[in-house]
Amino acid sequence: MTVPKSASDAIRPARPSRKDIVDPAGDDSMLQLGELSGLLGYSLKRAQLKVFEDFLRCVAPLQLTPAQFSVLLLLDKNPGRNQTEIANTLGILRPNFVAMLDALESRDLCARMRSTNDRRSHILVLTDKGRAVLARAKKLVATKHEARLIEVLGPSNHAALLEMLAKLAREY
Amino acid sequence: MTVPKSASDAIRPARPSRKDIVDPAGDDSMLQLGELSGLLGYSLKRAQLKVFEDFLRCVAPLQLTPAQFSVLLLLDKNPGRNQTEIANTLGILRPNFVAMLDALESRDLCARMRSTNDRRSHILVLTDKGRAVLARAKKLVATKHEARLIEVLGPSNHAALLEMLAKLAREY
DNA sequence: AATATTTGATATGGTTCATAACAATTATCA
DNA sequence: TGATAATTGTTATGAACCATATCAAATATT
Repeated sequence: MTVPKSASDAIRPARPSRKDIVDPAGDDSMLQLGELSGLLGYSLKRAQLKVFEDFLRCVAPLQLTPAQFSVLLLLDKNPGRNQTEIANTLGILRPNFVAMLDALESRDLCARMRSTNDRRSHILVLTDKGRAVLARAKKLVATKHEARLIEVLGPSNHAALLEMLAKLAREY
Repeated sequence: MTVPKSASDAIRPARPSRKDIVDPAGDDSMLQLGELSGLLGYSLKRAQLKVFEDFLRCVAPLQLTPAQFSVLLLLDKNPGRNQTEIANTLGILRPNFVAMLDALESRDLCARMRSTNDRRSHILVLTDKGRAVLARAKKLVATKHEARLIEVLGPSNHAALLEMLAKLAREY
């Protein structure tokens, strides 16, 4: 299940430094994962970290985190909504959403507008700059990030994976 | 870590309060996810949170987090290893692993023993109690947690999902 | 009108994650 | 051999994330 011993071991010049008789990657020294590799939660977490890492790399020129990108996407798709609505659908608690919005607003990517109907709530809107950054981010994500994932998994597997994850997130 | 909402909600009688004409889940008011649902990272994170949530529920009698469970599993499968080795294979930074071990050791689930070869390192061992707790945890995870996942996804899908996640975690 | 609820916000504490630094020990190598 | 470098566990520390209680203003409910 681990990395198969490549044939490069055969040609490797004898340089026994430590106990590195076998050490394929920069990992540690070949521990047995055991039942850990069959634990869905474990694999999910590891995969998620890798995917987020790649996302950050791909979208680094725009300085957007996955969470920020998801906010911009949602604002674009759902105009006229307030903070509570956006935060809720993203699973972000309202108190924690305040600082997130402050950051986006300070970069002039979105703005809070007092609603005329309900003067408690803030209607969230993308600024022109916000729309421009989102467009560029979408392109980066599609061509660099998702493209890579699809290439690694294969298109049909990628779709199946999405379907299963959605089902997991849906049914408890 | 608080008490999860009990299943008493299940018997909740129809109490239409607001504009809940249509609202499948306890969500918000039907926002459009848009391209968000096609973002693998987003779905991964949401699914991972749900799965961990369920793990905590299932193994609650033993008061074990997913991370703690993974440490016990690894200690059982790999005797004679030190802190650095265990931490590395789990992707935990050594400084952060110290407190984790303190917690497990204070509960008498594992112990640090000074190595005779290298008096810097601590050889980690499961205690008898640790082995007993691990055995019970394994049973709970298998019969409650994973069983549920397999039931939701179907056995072959579950296997395919694991395979894809492992591949993702492997190839950058 | 009196009371309750909602909205955005602040304060706060917990948990996770990452980095620098340190003492003790061991490895390297000039 | 002895000087220097590297490793191990540890502490300290700060950033980022997550959760709860509470508040004033505004609105809804009765």
